[in-house]
Amino acid sequence: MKNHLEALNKAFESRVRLGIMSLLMVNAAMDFGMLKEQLNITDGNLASHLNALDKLGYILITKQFIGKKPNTSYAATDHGRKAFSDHLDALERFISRSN
Amino acid sequence: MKNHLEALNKAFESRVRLGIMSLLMVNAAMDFGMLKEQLNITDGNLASHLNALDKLGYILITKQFIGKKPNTSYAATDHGRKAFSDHLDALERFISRSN
DNA sequence: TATTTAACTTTGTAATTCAAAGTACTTTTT
DNA sequence: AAAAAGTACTTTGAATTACAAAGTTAAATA
Repeated sequence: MKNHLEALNKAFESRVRLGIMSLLMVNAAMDFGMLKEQLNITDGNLASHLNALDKLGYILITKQFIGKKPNTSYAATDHGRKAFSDHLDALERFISRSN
Repeated sequence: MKNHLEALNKAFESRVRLGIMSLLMVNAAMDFGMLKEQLNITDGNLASHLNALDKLGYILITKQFIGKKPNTSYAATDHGRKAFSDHLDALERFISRSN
């Protein structure tokens, strides 16, 4: 495919992963429950998208206990921030050529 | 899913359909061969994406003969232009909140 | 002891994407 | 006239992706 369309990152073609990453760009960290609430998807679905981002090295997963409750929190890695920001740049370039 | 992420059009989550529509926004019409060359995909694949866009009423298909050769050309409908432009607007809004 | 909560994992299904092969119709070449 | 080639598909089949629902684990609470 010609154009600058190739610069788009396949990982962010999914609405859910786009949503997760944009939340993690703005918030230093978010836990499973917060993400689930914001994205309004099932926990299994959320877990699998988080797993996909983790495999790409885009997020860092931290498991801990807060008080007596288990808590897993997610943060964007530098690598993930770079990838996401590159993707947004590619989208911007794409948009500006398209109108 | 919260945010303005819902405003993204599912039809344009595919790189190929994004490419087709952006070509048809810029060029009043393109034929099968031109699209195939620009997008660099197999003809079956192209045909099926064109079919998807047609089913949504986003493109207009015109079959004719040019000289002795069959020629099918594709153009964006008003409805398609609106949908695509709305999608780009949603992307722009999304981007501006994300950095 | 039974139930609840958090965060998964597993299972199974449906949808999506794609390449490759096949088809229909016509034209060009042999 | 028969064979080959070109255009634009359609069909087939395989691989990938996405998702919901149910099951799992471990600790906490009733």
